[in-house]
Amino acid sequence: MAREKEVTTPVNIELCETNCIHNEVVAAVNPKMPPEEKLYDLADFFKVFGDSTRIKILYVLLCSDMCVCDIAEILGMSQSAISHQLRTLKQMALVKSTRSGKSVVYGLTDGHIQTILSQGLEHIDEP
Amino acid sequence: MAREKEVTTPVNIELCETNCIHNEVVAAVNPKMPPEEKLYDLADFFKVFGDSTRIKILYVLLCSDMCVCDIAEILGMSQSAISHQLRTLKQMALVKSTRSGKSVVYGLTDGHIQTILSQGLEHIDEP
DNA sequence: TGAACATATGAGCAATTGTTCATATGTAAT
DNA sequence: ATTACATATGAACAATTGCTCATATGTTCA
Repeated sequence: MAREKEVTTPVNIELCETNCIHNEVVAAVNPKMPPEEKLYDLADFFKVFGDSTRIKILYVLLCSDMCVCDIAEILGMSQSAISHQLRTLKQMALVKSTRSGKSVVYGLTDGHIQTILSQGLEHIDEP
Repeated sequence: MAREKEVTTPVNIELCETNCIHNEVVAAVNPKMPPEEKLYDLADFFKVFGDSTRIKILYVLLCSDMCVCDIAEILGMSQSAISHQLRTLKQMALVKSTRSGKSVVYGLTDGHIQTILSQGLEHIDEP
């Protein structure tokens, strides 16, 4: 249903923005926010961790560097699916790859990954 | 096109799985993997960080607890959109809320959040 | 009690995403 | 060169998701 029509003071349309905004709070936060673009990058980074297949791949690589079809075998998934996800992980610089004959061996790039995974686990293990 | 038909040894169909799988590696990793369900939970947890609106909300709340319409004002988004996302954040126990008169004040639940955000920033700030 | 405000929520839609399928690229051995 | 193997990739499709719109719920004040 449409909003009921105003019965009191139909004037001063520009001042009608009466809501609960606390200007001090708003003003204090704005300068502290990281630049817009960085927040987008951050979301894109975490987006990579937001899929169970990719999480599994990261955990597998935490044990040992490995070729694509080993990962596919361990996770019981198709080579193609794993390859697609490895591409995503590589674009976000979470894994690196080196060719070894016919195979391509993938590994984690650095220690941040373990730290971030651990922090996540700590959180979900709480009551 | 369909796979060419075998010209050599058309017997032993069960042994045709010739690929590059390294059984020692596969066997070594399997017992080290966290339980399937935990990996799903972990992905769901990070999924929450994988959206820029939610990332922004978390950063805003890092400065100060705040009511819904303050957040909406700061981020220049609708009250409804923010409310929907706060619901998601609350379900994942990242924010908590308390009523204060007509308003509902939201705040972060714990310090993990800042740690995780910082780890993420560290990673994307690398060369 | 009723009006105004602050927040929550369900339905619907457009955009994004993860997988499969088919096939291309790259490497090694015959 | 040809064959077989290991990986990469584009298209297509189903599933998920974030927003908007409309409206419901909950609170305060007159």
